[in-house]
Amino acid sequence: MDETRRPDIAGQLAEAEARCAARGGRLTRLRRRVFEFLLQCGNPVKAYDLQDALRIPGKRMAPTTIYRALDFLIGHGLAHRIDTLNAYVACTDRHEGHQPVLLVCSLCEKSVEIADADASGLTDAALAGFLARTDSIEIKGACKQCAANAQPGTP
Amino acid sequence: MDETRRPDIAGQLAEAEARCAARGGRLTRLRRRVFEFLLQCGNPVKAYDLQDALRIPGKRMAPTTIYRALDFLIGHGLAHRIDTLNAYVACTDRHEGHQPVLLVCSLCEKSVEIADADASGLTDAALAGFLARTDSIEIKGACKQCAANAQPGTP
DNA sequence: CTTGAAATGCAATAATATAACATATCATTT
DNA sequence: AAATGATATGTTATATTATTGCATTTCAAG
Repeated sequence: MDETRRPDIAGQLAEAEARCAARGGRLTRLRRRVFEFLLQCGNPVKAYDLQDALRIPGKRMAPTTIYRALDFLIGHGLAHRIDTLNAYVACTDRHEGHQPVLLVCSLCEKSVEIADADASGLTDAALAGFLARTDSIEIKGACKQCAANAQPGTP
Repeated sequence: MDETRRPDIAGQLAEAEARCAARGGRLTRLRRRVFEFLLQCGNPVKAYDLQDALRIPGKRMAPTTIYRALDFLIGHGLAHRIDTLNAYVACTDRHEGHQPVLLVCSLCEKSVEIADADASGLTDAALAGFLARTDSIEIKGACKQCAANAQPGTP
């Protein structure tokens, strides 16, 4: 897989910090930990997996806690909820004025975010009167690898 | 709202019957009742609402029953699952070779299916190597009415 | 009419998410 | 530094959505 992508977690964190400050939001310790985990993971993560991962070993952590942190991150454009997977992923783009588009592989349950430039045309045509603005568009399918693996003759 | 659309439930049922027969599937009484309800309703319906609606008053009906019927309908191209809403809707198109596209209003929780012609271009660009084939694409947003109602000056 | 496959009934439970209320944290003003 | 008020978090309970496993029924084919 592609560890070459997402090279700069520290940078992303700093940018997030700045972004929150600018918008009057507080990137608290918990929220920061959730965001950092999503960044490190790179792939969509389930809420209850986040809970397991971030809980201090002995203590319990209520689902609410995680969901609230996720709501904050999503609200500030730092993460997406992927309805197709009931999962959450760090946002890798600042979608200035465009609706985010996610390619979601139903086989390996990974996702890729399309850059704005590539997605133009997607939100324009066919939408007559429908205001596609908030949230993301999810395109379900099979990613390159999974499509290849599923093919009869391709290793 | 638009009662003018979806005029021919009997016709759709007959077509579904034929379609299932041709594919070696059995459109049983239960499945037919579920499909018919989805058709009559026209809008996305929750699984547990289907359960309530289709249950014989005194008796109980297990969720499994509904989910299995829905799986069948989806498998035979007669319905879609809308991940955004955790809901199910009758399919109004026969997507010959194209991936269905649904506009989902997050405000009123209704959906509209885009005809294939209108959706072309949607699945082509930007997908390099990603095989968008099964399932539907969901574009979340606000429908005309809701967008208008949300606007300050528009009644 | 038997038989085997498919469908349904039924009970339990898993996975995902929210509500309501108490407590803690933190920036700001005194 | 203490008081205050807003924001965030903890805690408990519960709602919503979905699946699993096994028993029974239905139904078309032989």
